[in-house]
Amino acid sequence: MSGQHIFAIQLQKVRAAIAALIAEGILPSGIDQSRLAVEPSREAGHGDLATNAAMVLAKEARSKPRELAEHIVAKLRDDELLAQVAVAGPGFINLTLTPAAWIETLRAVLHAGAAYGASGVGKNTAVNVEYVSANPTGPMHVGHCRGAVFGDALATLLGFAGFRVTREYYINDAGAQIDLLAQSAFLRYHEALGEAIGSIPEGLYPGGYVKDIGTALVAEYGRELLGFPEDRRWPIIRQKAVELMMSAIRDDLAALNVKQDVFFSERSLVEGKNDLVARTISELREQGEVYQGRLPPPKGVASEDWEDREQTLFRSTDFGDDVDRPLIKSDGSYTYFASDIAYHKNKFDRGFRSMIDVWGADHAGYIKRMQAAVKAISGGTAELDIKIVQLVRLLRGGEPIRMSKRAGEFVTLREVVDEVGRDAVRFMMLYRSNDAPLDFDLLKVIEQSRDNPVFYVQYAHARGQSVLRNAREVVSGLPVDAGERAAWLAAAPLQRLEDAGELALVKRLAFYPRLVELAAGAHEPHRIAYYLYELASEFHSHWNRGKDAPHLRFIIQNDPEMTLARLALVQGVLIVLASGLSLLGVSAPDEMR
RNA sequence: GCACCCGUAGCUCAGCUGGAUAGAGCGCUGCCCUCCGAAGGCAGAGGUCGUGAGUUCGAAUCUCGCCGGGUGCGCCA
Repeated sequence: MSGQHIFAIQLQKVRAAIAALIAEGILPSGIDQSRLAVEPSREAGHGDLATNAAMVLAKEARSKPRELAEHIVAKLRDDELLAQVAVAGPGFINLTLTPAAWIETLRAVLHAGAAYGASGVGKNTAVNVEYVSANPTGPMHVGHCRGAVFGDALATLLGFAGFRVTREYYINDAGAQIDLLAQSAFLRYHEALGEAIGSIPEGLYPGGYVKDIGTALVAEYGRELLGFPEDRRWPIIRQKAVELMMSAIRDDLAALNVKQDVFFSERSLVEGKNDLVARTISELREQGEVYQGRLPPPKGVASEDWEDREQTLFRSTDFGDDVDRPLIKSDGSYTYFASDIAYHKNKFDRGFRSMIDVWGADHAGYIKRMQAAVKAISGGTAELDIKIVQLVRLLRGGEPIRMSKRAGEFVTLREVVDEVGRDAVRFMMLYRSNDAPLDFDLLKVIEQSRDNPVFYVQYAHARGQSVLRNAREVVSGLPVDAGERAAWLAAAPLQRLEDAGELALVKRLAFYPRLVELAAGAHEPHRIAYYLYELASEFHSHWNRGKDAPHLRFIIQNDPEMTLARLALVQGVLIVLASGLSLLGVSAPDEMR
């Protein structure tokens, strides 16, 4: 467990110093320490770490920040891991660690191996992450990529940070779109039986993949379905269609290395004796959150078919939404929102108090009502965070790729993965905040150069592995297995690492556990991607210094001890690169071909 | 009309939940291959963080108002 990383250790010392000052009466007891932080210094001249302690506490302590800082510093001075402690600026306390402290950090990285950076902040809290949830009416298209990769990486990240994660997919198998799919499939069933069907009518699904459902139905039922009464025929077709579509979607997800634990059927909410949607609505009605009423027509949109009518509404305005939301359609069936409330109620009943939904940009308008609903069904005890992934613009060599949804011409997820590989897709989808729109250029992401971050980071890993391979000629007994090798190298004379560039790399490795906690806490996996790019950059840079300054190379022919120490550093970098890449679901290659 | 997202270098974007002199890539200028992978590296130029106020020791970051761009707006999913 790694709560014991360098920042946490120093923070504890600062807290201890504050406790001592409270005991001495210099600080009032019960002073608010919630904003206290130990952070890496942003400037090289400001030491390694800095704490804002004096500035945060000064007001309540009624003293000047710099004076208070001196008091704290006095308590920290005799720490053997601290080379220097200084007050600076408006009252920062800058901490400079001894080289020995950093050496120990590297040793800890090597001992921890693949577990380095794993955290317990999640305290094994159950979190439900719902993502993809693409309609089972066709294969996944490129627009689904981003949410899928984002949700998958976020789930992995949360798991690494000590949460108990359930990855979930909500199958929209109950709406009108499934009826349309079934009708489309029935048409193709006729076709598969040899009948001429002409062109596909407007509104039905024209895609060629529907043919497969038709032929599958023929294979299973022959001509039998034609004679079935409708109430028997349609459920069969619907079920078969959803089954085949979901199977295709699972294959697509596998191609992208996206994993899910639970596939939850919308239909299952209302099937059988228990209509969970009805039950949820009546519970909300008992709470006074559901009523019969009228909504004002939306302004600014020309809606000619607006018809004022009384309907069943959820009082989402009680929980911060802009207007109340309908739960039952004019034909008596549930709205999608009603099903969704019941679905989240189901998650709540399964014990989840922390839920994350990953949605596409076009659903942003639904955030407030869904969060309102979760507050209502949980009595305010559950939290729902909704992450919106913005649109991806698909390019080829700078030219936008045109897609027409109406004509059914869309680029499928599979086509993209087949063309550029899953690593490129995954990394690029994560190399951007989810809030920012993204240009994805099919030619650029397979370029082997620095402006392709995927390649750049993977190359750093391959380069490190290459160094270890080459080192076998100088160092005898270097284990091939990564885990064994790390443990073996932990015993190297690490104190030989004295160069500033080497220590800078160690410092960056030391930040990784904290990064994991920050990124997990903020639900922002893209921070991992950026960090990896920076680490790779620093590694490439240091590697290159060995050109002009041969004594800085990792492998020193006549100095096996120095070589060992530096190999340990390379191994540490590799551990973190591989760990970060695995959080993103991207491979860490041993060589690039 | 309302809500949400965005506005940071010429371009594409980071900015570690309020910290010290705002960063990276591309592009531009000039360098570095007898040498662990040049598939790379070094240096330079380039900024009123859209704008105006407010909050405080301190704001790109928080609040409010404007300006500009995007998305959505009863019963579609």
